[in-house]
Amino acid sequence: IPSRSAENPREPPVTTAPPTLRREAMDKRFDPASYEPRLQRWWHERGFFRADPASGRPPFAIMIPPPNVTGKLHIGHALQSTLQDLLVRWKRMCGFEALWLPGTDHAGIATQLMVERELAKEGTSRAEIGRERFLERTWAWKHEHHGNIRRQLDLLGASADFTRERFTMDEGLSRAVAETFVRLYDEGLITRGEYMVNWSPQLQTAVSDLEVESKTVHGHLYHVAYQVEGSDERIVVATTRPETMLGDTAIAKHPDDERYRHLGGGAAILPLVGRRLPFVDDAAVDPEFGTGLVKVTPAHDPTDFEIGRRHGLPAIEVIDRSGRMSEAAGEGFAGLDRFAARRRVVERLREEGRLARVEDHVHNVGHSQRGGEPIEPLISTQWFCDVSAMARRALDAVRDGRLALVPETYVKTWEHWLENIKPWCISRQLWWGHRVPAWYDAEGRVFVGRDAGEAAARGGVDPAALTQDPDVLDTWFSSALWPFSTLGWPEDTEDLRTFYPTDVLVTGHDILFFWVARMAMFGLHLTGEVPFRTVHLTGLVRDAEGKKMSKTAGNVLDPADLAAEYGADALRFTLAILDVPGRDVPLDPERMAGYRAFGNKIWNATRFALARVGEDDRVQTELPADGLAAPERWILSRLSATAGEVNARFADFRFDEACNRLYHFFWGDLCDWSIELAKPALAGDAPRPRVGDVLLTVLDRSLRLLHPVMPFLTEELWQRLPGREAIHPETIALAPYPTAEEGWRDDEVERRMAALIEVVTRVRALRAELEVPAAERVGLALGAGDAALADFLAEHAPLIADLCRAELSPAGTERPGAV
RNA sequence: AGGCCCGUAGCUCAGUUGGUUAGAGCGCUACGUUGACAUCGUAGAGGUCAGCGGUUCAAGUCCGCUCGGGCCUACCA
Repeated sequence: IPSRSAENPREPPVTTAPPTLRREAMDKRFDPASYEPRLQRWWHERGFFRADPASGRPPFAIMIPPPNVTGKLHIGHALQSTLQDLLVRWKRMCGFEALWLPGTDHAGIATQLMVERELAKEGTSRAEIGRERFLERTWAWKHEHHGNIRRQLDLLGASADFTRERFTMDEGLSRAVAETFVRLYDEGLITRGEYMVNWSPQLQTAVSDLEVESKTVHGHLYHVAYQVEGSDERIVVATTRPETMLGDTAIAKHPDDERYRHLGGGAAILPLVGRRLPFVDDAAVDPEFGTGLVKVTPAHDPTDFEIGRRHGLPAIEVIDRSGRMSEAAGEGFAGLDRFAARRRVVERLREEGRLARVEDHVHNVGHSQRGGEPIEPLISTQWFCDVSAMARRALDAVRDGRLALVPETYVKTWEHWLENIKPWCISRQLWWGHRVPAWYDAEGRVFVGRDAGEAAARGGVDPAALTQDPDVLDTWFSSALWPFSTLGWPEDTEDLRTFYPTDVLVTGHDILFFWVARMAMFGLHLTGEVPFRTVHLTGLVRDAEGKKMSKTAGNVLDPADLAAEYGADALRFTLAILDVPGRDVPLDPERMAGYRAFGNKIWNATRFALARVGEDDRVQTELPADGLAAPERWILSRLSATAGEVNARFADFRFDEACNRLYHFFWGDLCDWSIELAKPALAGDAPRPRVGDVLLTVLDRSLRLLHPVMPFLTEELWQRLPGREAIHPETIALAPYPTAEEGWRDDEVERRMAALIEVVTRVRALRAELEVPAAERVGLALGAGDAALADFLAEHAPLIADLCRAELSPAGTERPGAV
């Protein structure tokens, strides 16, 4: 290394030995892109994140909420992945055998729609190419996109065990699905039956209640006059869906409604059709609404379906699976779209003088979450899962504390939903997914089994004579098994024994019912244990103004772009510090720029330390505070307190508070004060014992404390610390996580140093107030009412003077209590 | 209709069991290139804690009501 003075004679001569080449090699520029990909590759090549069930260390497991295999990670995934990785890295450093299991979901409807869109571009369709070729196309699509999720997790620095990566439709998980279906069928919890379901005419499939979104619609309330049979009396019935009247089979009233008591036993005549509609009494009718009389369409309304069942009414299907009027709707209506039919019916009613009046009416209408169109309630034969008993177990698990929801405000929501749960429609008229493991013979008899052979054997029939159910299972059916199917269930594997039940689930509150509740129910039922002990529910990531991100609003932030611009660590830090329980996350790139600056600060502080510490200074595994000067004892005390606080906050899932604490410790305590206080000592102007060792030791522990949040930067810097091999020979990722050190805690030093800091701050404020030029040295006399404190300040007077650009007044001029 | 959450500095938000002078980041103002960092440093301005009432020695914090905003659940035709 050429000496600076030789190169440039005007530079002051180098007085200390030159730093090692490794220290000198540190680039002045802080550039995350220069090391992030290299470290991620190295970590995984070295297998640091491969979990070993035989290690003997206590296990800690997190299962990733599997993203859509053909999708890409959005900012919400980045938030959840950051928190999961943070927890897993923290626990790993705390000595746990930490497993973060990654994987992807086949996402039935979503993926099928994507492939159908592709086909449409090519001018063909699912129906045209047939089931077999369609599935080939979808698998090809899956393989094409399969690496995307892994690549994006890599960008974030995910310390997931990719040797255990799973896919919901891979062989093992598919076996788990069949196993579950057969078990629940044998227990009578899965049944096939004809019920009213939510039908999506656009997707041509049944969907579950959760896949129906209720939207406010400005519609009309049509009042239709009916003729009472054998009388001159006209009664008026109100409806929002006049087209369904073509399938009416009764008129219902409340049993106690005195106004209509005389109608009991009689009937009305259905306009346009002429059908005889008996009057029925049913408590489901609200006498207060409309006229207190309800037209009953058992085939196209859930309430009417129930009324129909109670009174043995026929169900006439007037709307078909594509949302058009069927033959049963009659001449002039058959073949019309359901909304066109509505207009036609209203027209005809008006012509016939049957339309008493029309009011504007605002009401909620169920829409298909995926298709977007209004749901058509239809009677259909589907597979249902009775989850009522499982729901009670899931309720108990939360009530008795085996399963904790964080934040706990979700407990009420959880209870409300589970207490009112209804059978889950699990079959879907789709092709992409786990095919229902049920087979039928020529007579339509059902045989259920793990495969065709077993189904046939169980029924004692010839497998060749059986046809498999064409439907697939709801995507969430396989997702519900995720925490244990990924570990090998139903096999009794070492992974399952070691890592199940898992510890934490981190996911968005939007899939509390879709996924979390179902995992809890299936997990408890099938394994007898909660699938995870704690659920940390995150909010929705919004833009800087708190608005929802959407493609149409153009405010979508892509985590890959953000990682490229600010570095993955800054992205992670921002997401973690903004994760306040129970609140949405307003993500402001300006703020991320601030945390990139924090990375820069850490980079430069380390660069400074490496350049200034003595050649023999080293990171210490143990460093007794005895014999150290106050500034050194102070920073060690602050470090110890920070370590204690950060561990406690991580344990409480208060990532925001932990990050805040780390930020202020590093920037405030360490950089603004400790390093500034160390400068004269490091320069040799006023030597203090072990200043370099302390600085390196504090940096080591600070980097370790920060590692779960900022893994890349901390690894890159930690590798350069002299003596860090004593902490861990290879990587900071496996180095122990620092905890509070009782021996470093020193309240007295903290109190005195707080006074010293206040003195400096006040002098600086005074200078600013009196507009003393920055370069001008002011006179300073120090003193304090407290004799011990006065001694302390006197002892550190040169340091204080240095920090306020002051010159000490001649000795003997101090006045107690004055500065 | 029921449930949940929110309303604190210009903006986005912290504020644990009620307890000195209510904090952070960004933004703003003034000064500054002092031996790592201008992705920086020093100092500073800025708040009737939505409103009203109550409990208390003490309320941003607990209770009630009002206003405003958001979310979830729900078969009112």
